[in-house]
Amino acid sequence: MITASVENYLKAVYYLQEESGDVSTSKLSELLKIRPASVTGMIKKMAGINLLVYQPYRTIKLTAKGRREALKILRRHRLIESFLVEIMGLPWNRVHQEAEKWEHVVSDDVVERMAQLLGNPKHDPHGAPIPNKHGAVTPSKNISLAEFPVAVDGIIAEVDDKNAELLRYLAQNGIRPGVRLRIISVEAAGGVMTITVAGKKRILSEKAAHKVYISPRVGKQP
Amino acid sequence: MITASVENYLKAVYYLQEESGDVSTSKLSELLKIRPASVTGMIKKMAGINLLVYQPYRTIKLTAKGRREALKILRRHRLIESFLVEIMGLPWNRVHQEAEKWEHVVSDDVVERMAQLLGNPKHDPHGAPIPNKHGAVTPSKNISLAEFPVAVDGIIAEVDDKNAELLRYLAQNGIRPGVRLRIISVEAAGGVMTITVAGKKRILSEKAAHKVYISPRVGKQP
DNA sequence: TCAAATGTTTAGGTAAGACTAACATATTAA
DNA sequence: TTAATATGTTAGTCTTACCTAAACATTTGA
Ligand SMILES: [Mn+2]
Ligand SMILES: [Mn+2]
Ligand SMILES: [Mn+2]
Ligand SMILES: [Mn+2]
Repeated sequence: MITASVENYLKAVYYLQEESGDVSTSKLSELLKIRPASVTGMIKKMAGINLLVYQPYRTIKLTAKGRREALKILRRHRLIESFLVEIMGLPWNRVHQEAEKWEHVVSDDVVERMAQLLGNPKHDPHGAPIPNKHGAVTPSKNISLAEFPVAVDGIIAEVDDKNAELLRYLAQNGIRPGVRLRIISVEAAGGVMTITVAGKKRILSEKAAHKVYISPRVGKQP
Repeated sequence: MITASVENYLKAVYYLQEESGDVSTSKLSELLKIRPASVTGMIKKMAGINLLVYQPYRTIKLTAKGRREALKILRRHRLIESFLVEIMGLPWNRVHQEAEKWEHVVSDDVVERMAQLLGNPKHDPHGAPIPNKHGAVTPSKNISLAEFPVAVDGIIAEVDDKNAELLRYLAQNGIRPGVRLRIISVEAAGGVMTITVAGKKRILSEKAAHKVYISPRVGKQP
């Protein structure tokens, strides 16, 4: 059976697969904060119900079914976040935790009703792409702000949604998807950078910069 | 801890307490479709966390805390149903099952946000009263249509929401809270009654009549 | 080639809740 | 006032769905 726990593993496997290509027990263990031995157990269970293929000591890979299920949950999660922000008016730093719970209980057709009410959005409130009904996504090839060149205009594409505190801070400073941004200077020693966002100067930590992603299309308009 | 299961027991205890005054193991067992021995076990657990008081072989009664929690879940459930109908446009025969799942995961403040969006409704889509934020409810003293006198006008106050099939049927025949109704005749032998709803003649089974409730204020306006 | 890193197996634990069968108490009807 | 019936509890198990530490196995890469 696909329990809430299995759904969370699916999301994690999918995430790592996108991120780095190969998915390992230790990476899953670290991401999910679950001991490697437990991860192996769950992986075997999931292989048993055809969600992934796996050979001991070797790779972990989602099957077609597993990928479909993973994208389904991702779709739910992101649509729910969008719904909570757009329809219910919740702040964007509150919705990730709430969606983390809702995604395991909302019925398929209610999720689709949300999509309809929202006009089938392509991105969630943090800029992450929402897979379509058939499980197709355009994986975002964004560049982390921490790796972005200095003195080049960029458009914020996405921000990490896991840390509510950081999100609150980013919102306060106008750092959100769609906004133009430029790095003025990087003080590597101090671990901070100076940027301009919508014309205003801001200081951002190295750590925060890792959670902000810039669209790959180099925005060179004035 | 108040698990989903405990929440469901709380609702059941509250329901029986309202219904008939005394709550027993066997009644809970029947209502929840759980064996008496299991019910006793859960009751003891719930007594242990102060949700109810209980003496072996004697009565089961909610404590103040238990009543508060029960009303809180009832509020959630009914607000969620209202939300699903009013804001999301789901049919009223679909929302009970969905709310049964949501009620265990939606955060307090998101529920209150729903209430706000709905304008703090007093009744859910099936006519059941919604407890207020502080746990106050006006228990409805409605009369089952099965016990309602013949040839007297009545206003439908509430319909049972558990049976999706029946709800669909009732909706199709215009039988919903707020509508005026009158029993024309009762064919007790056949187990059916003839009624008029919004001017139209309808046949209703005895069984269905038990699930429809009429407002106690005798409506005698033309 | 062999130590370190990584992954798996084994054996066991927990939490939450359900069940049957045997027993205990209460209720009711003689 | 009994005794049969109904109702409720206890004891002992079971299930599901995880998770864990420790010991063992395999891979990897210096
Ligand atoms: Mn999220
Ligand atoms: Mn989740
Ligand atoms: Mn309901
Ligand atoms: Mn429920």
